[in-house]
Amino acid sequence: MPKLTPARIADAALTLGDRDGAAAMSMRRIAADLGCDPMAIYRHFPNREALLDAVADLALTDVTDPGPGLPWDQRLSAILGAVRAAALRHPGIAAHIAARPPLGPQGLRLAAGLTAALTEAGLSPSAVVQTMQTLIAYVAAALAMADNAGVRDERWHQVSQAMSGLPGPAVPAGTLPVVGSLEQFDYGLRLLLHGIRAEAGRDPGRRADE
Amino acid sequence: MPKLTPARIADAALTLGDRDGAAAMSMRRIAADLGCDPMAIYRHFPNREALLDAVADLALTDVTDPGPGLPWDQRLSAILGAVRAAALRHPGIAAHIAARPPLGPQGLRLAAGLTAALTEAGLSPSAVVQTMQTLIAYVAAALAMADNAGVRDERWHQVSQAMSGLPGPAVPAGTLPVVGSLEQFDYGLRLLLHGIRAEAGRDPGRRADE
DNA sequence: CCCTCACGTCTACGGTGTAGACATGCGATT
DNA sequence: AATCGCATGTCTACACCGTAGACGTGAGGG
Repeated sequence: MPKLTPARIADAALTLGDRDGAAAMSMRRIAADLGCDPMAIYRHFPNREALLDAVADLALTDVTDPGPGLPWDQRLSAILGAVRAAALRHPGIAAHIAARPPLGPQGLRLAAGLTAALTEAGLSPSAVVQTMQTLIAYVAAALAMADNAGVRDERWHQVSQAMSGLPGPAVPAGTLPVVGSLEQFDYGLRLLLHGIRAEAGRDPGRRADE
Repeated sequence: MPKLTPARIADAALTLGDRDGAAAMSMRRIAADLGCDPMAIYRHFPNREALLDAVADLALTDVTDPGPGLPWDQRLSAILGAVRAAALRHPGIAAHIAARPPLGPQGLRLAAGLTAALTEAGLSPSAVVQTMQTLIAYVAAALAMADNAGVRDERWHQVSQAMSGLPGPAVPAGTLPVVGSLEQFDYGLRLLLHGIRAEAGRDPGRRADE
């Protein structure tokens, strides 16, 4: 039995979450999977919340930032799309991953990439911060909806149906976009990119550089 | 002691959540506040989740839809802003409110208003659905960040600071936008509105005025 | 050699959601 | 009017949860 270590614990928790859902990531079950006492985990994490932070960061490991070679908007889409994909590779805990501030090493790495892209877009520093929070919020929310799509998809369709019943022009049945789908995600992202371009255009910091 | 009723239960739960936070909305404590047995609640709601749905809908009661008198974008901003305000009137459970599909009567009412506004904007029916999901996701995420602002604000500032340390152009300290602030919310909403206008422009349903 | 200290274990406390059996009262039917 | 059925509330019990605090135990440094 190899030594107990934060990395090994987070790994076990992530695996367990993948297999049995977010609720299964309890200290007791993680410990059982590790073959150790539940309280042993507290020697490596101050509390459960900290462990879950580590799990979220772990899930972002294989998200690659294409780097400054691409135009800013493509880089931005690439990062956010990859985050979404990485999160969805762990269905059942995707929302949990995206909901936390990206404070781990992986999160900070990606946040830095986003910052660079937005700066290149011509946003002022404070606009960069605001925009990034908006983008992260969007991804988090999109994943939250995708997460429990299985459970809640029909509930959303209920909403769509209820609404399309009310005003008049009915949505052609069957063409409803799936709730957590990639189209849905890309569509919202496109809206935001439009907004960012418009916002960047009103500032002196045009894209004259490089 | 008046009869136990779904409305009374949801009301008690909301009050309790306001006072002691989302975690306090446990069946036992709600029952204690109501002066009844915890299991009595299950005569009116199939499970805790259903009760929380009702609580979320209850919190949306006093959100008013300005109606079709206004231009679509103003109406849209009004509704979403009012939802945000209503949710923030219950700090500590704002995220919980926004995270659920708007399936209750209040939620459906507001969703219908959004549908009408987006339709008036000139979006195709399926684009309306996609856009609405995006908007709801955005509001939910913004509220999730505002919700635990007290607890997590400095953590987000950590992120901002860490990032502004990395690339070069530092954000002037102190001018960081507060995480869950109204400016932050309006900024993201403006981005989305830009995107919606652009999306509507590519369709035949053009707008008349500006 | 002993002492310290990091690490793992154990027990226990107070909380959680909810299944299932039981009591009670009211409204409708016979 | 007597009866039945059903809705409502109560009680007990189960299987969990996070984690505080005391306890062992082994390795490394003085």
